[in-house]
Amino acid sequence: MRINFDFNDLDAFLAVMETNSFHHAAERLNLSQSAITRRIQKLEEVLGSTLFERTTRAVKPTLAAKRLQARAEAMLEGAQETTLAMRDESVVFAHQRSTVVTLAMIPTVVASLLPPALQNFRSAGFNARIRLLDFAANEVAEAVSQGEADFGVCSIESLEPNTLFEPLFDDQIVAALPRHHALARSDELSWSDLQSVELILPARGTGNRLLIDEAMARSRTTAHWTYEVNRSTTAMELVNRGTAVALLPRSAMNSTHSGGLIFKSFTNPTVSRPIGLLTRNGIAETPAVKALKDAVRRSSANIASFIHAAN
Amino acid sequence: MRINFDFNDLDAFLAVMETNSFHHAAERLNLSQSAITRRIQKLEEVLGSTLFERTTRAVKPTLAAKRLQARAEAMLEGAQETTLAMRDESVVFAHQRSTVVTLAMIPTVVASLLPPALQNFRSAGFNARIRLLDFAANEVAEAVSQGEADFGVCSIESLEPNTLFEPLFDDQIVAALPRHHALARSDELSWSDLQSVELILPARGTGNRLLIDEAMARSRTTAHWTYEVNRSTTAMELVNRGTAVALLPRSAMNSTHSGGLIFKSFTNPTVSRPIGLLTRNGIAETPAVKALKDAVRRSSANIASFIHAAN
DNA sequence: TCCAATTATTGCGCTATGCGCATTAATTTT
DNA sequence: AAAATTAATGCGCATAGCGCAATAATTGGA
Repeated sequence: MRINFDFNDLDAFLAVMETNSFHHAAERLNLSQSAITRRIQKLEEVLGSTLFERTTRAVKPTLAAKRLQARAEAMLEGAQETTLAMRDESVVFAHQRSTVVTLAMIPTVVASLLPPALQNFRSAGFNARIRLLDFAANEVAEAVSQGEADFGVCSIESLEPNTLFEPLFDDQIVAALPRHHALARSDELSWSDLQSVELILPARGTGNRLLIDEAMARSRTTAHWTYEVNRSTTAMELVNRGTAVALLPRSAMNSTHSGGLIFKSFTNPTVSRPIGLLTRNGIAETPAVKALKDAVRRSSANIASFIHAAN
Repeated sequence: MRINFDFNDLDAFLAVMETNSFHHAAERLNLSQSAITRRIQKLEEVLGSTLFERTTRAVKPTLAAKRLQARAEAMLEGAQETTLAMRDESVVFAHQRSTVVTLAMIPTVVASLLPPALQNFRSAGFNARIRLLDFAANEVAEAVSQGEADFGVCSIESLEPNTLFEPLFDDQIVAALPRHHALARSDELSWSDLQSVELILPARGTGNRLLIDEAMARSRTTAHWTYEVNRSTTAMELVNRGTAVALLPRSAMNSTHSGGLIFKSFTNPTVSRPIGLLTRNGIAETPAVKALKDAVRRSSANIASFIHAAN
């Protein structure tokens, strides 16, 4: 649907509303009166409602005008706020990074990767402060690509042309079950086991969701989700309270959030995604950044072996 | 403030966002490709941000573009809704949400609020599916304001003009300590106790961070943060591993994430923020939305009393 | 009742804006 | 290396929006 009025028209409308005069509105906006007339006429035509009952001597808003007023104000305010917000943010890209390392990381791997990596990092003598951008995978990729983060740990959501992905380990999609759930007794699950189960799925549009939808399509299972959530920690909270069964990456299992949950793998198909280091091409690394990266690599070797042992 | 872009420009922007191609956007809008280029150039100039990094072969949205997207969609939707509403006296913008309720909620209150609320909701006979937008507070506010969520549960990060906040309980900033931490033996903490402690703070720009910075300023304490994180669940993971002391809202205490942590209040000053229901003005509610809101209200009464008991 | 003052509307001509076409330049793909 | 694809730019044309001047309408005051 094409919008045939613009913000200037709304401006004129609100000026007339406030002054009850085309003449005074024109003064206010530094326009001629005839320009005001035309803008109002245009709006009236586009919106299909008379906005002002007017004589040469008096201007009265119609009911339609009164109903439009709040909307017009909201639209103009939205546009102004957008303009200001966009301008502010183009200013904000000045960083001071002398003693801070900014690491973007998907939250499911924080618990297992970060503390040991930090231990490594600190015992190597680095005192840098860590700004941790604990984001969803696509946000991690963005943060790295835009130079907001020094490096990232994530799955490949979208590989930006200026970034480099170094795989560290594979992260499998598993089912998180309440302890006493019927399926908790199975060794492994098939996707069709989920047919009659209340499900908690990752939000649409995420890589994990795509994987799950795909696996279900392949096994001719239809996902009957009852809850969609953005965060796997939220999913685990709901599972912990016995609410439903969640599908999420195994790396979530290493978190203290996962206490009390039972994790089960899937077969036919088993689906997983590589988790790795994401760095930006051509960026000189400070010694602290390099050291933290190395520490994450070493830490992830422990995860990888833990995951393989659990398989 | 004069708005120097119009709805056609936003239209073009969104078409490029969706197609990742000026060429395909042009096809979609029945314009020439050069008209698309010019509209995007105009927007970029007006907003002061590069919206697309582009070569002749590839178009990639910048972070700025991603931030603009929701706003652009909202502005266009607002204009379309206005046009339809003015033309159609029967007004109501038809939300077809009969079987899905979208709830935006800060994650710290998910564990305590949501499962009992869902129990209430289900036992009242509602079978609706729940799309849970477990976002940071400002994102919750945005989701509600933009109509993405039916309602929200959050602190007041920014009160949009079209939203209404109903306080449910106060959420106090507390210290989360590893079990064997020296400060774990104190009954209550003062802010100056943090002077020589490794700190995990919420990210800059969040309401919680502001509260903390303010409290420290008042008590003449300087925050020496070692880690900044976006999510309180991440903070608690780090605390659990003995990494440092985190400052976060008490509502995080009710989560299974908090197992093993010691929570301590602060005096002089005690700082807290109201958590409440956020709804959007003038939106007709489905019975399911209304029921879930009521269920959250009842659930929060339990939180509030639990919190007061813990004081 | 009539006249003067006020103000919305309309016609005209000018300027600004936005467009498509054709071309150029850049970037992939083959 | 050549071909294919696609964003950017120059040019000319059409349309939109404006102010000025004039017209028409409506009050208020005498």
